[in-house]
Amino acid sequence: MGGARTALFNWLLARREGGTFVLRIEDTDRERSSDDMVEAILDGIRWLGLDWDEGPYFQGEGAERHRSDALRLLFEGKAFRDFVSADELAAIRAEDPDRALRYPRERAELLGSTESDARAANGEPFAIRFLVPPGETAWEDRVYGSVRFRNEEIEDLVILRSDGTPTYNLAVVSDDAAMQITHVLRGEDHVSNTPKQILLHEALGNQVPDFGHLPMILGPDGKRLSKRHGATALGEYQGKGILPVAMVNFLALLGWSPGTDEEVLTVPGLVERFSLERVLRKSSVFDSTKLEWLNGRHLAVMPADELMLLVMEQLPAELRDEAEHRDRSDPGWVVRLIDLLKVRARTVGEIGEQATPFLRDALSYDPAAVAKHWGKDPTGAIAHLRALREALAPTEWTEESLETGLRGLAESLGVGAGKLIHPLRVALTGQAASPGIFEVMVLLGADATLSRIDLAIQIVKGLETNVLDTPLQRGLP
RNA sequence: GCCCCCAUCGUCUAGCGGCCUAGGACACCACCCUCUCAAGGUGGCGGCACGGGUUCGAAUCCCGUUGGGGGUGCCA
Repeated sequence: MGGARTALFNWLLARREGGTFVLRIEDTDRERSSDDMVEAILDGIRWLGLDWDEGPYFQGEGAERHRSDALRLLFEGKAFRDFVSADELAAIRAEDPDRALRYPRERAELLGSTESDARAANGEPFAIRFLVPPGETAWEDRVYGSVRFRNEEIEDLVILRSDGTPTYNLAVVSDDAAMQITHVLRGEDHVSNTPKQILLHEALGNQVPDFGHLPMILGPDGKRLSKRHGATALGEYQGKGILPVAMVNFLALLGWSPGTDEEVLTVPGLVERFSLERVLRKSSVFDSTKLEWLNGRHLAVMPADELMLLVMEQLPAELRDEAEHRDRSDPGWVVRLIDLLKVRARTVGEIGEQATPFLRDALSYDPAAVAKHWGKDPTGAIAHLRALREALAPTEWTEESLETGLRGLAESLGVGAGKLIHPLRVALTGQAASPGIFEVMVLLGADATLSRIDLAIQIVKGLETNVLDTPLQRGLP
């Protein structure tokens, strides 16, 4: 999620300022990156709609260039060979962190260049460390403002491992120069890498890019967002039916705000308003409830036909077939269904769930709804359902005339319309809540409506004879 | 341990010395609308971490305390 936010801000900056968004996969760590992980990253970025102008480049492919940069620094005396084993240094570090900081350098100085050359020629393994110069390293961070580090606090970082592979900090510097990167926007966890990279750029004679650091995203417990917090990867939200535009909108609002009360923003709206100056330095908590609310807002304004494919994806195969079938015989039917449901759903997944009663004749009746609207007065419910069936059967099947018919019936029976509507809703959807009852009837059509009422009458009869016996237990649909 | 950063309602945030008896949004509660559920409308609950300064005047500036985060790798 943090990576997605970083990608988004980079993209927003590039689009806002007419820049070039370059995608580079930093896979310098041999063991810890796989094709699957790369695909997941690419999929996520694509899903969000963050189109890149260059790349994807893979850092691993530049290893030769990285290596020659490291060697150059070594020959120029800006780096040195380190024959100290990683284990030995680690032991010192555990005991005395201050001593460990300059230990490799001191050992190298003690060794002397002649001896160092000899041991290297002898095939002894060594790492190459950058010789951090004295002084101070400062930069004007695009988010943090002016930042400075005393070089004496920066260790002589390894730039080439003893196995000859480059490390991240060297690779980044080498690549940024090679790709003419002008702006580096990344997580706050990289601030302490920045002086190292600036120093390397200067040693290599590169133009130093602008840096900006983004605050972290935390879980609800205030700890860094991780797997423990449930859904933390984009794919999981995609699966639930969160819209990319909602995710982008939400992520943009984490650590940034337009400075106005506007919250529901489109992607072009975000591009138009985005600026680094308004990025906060404070980490923020990922609140998935607000994400879902935002998604609901975007859902509500999205045309139903654009939602159709997404809803279809959320449906089980059987229901999807049914939906396709209905739509073929009655073009636009699915769009009308989605139009009815989208305003009461927060995710596309919820639309799918709510669509079920419309796509499957075998309803599953919600026990609470049955108890409330049928069970309390089975005899009355039967009478009402029968009356409704008779009154509605000959009616012209439009919302208007169905409403006239039903309200007329209620009046002639001397009951409130709700007395008819509630049992009817259970009969038609199995639920206590649904879209407007007349819209439901029109969408279902006369045949399905009437047969569902018939079936309901049979079920309620069962309730009448034995109120303790639920229809589900008796094997009724 | 050492270095760096941060600190406004539970959460996301507006605020950049007087416009603030601190504004908006999510969540929560109530009411309205209403055939239910949503949506929408109205209202409510709720916050400047603490202590010192500076100033005629501090949420806003300075210092300290506390709390949180990041870094401290032959990880990225």
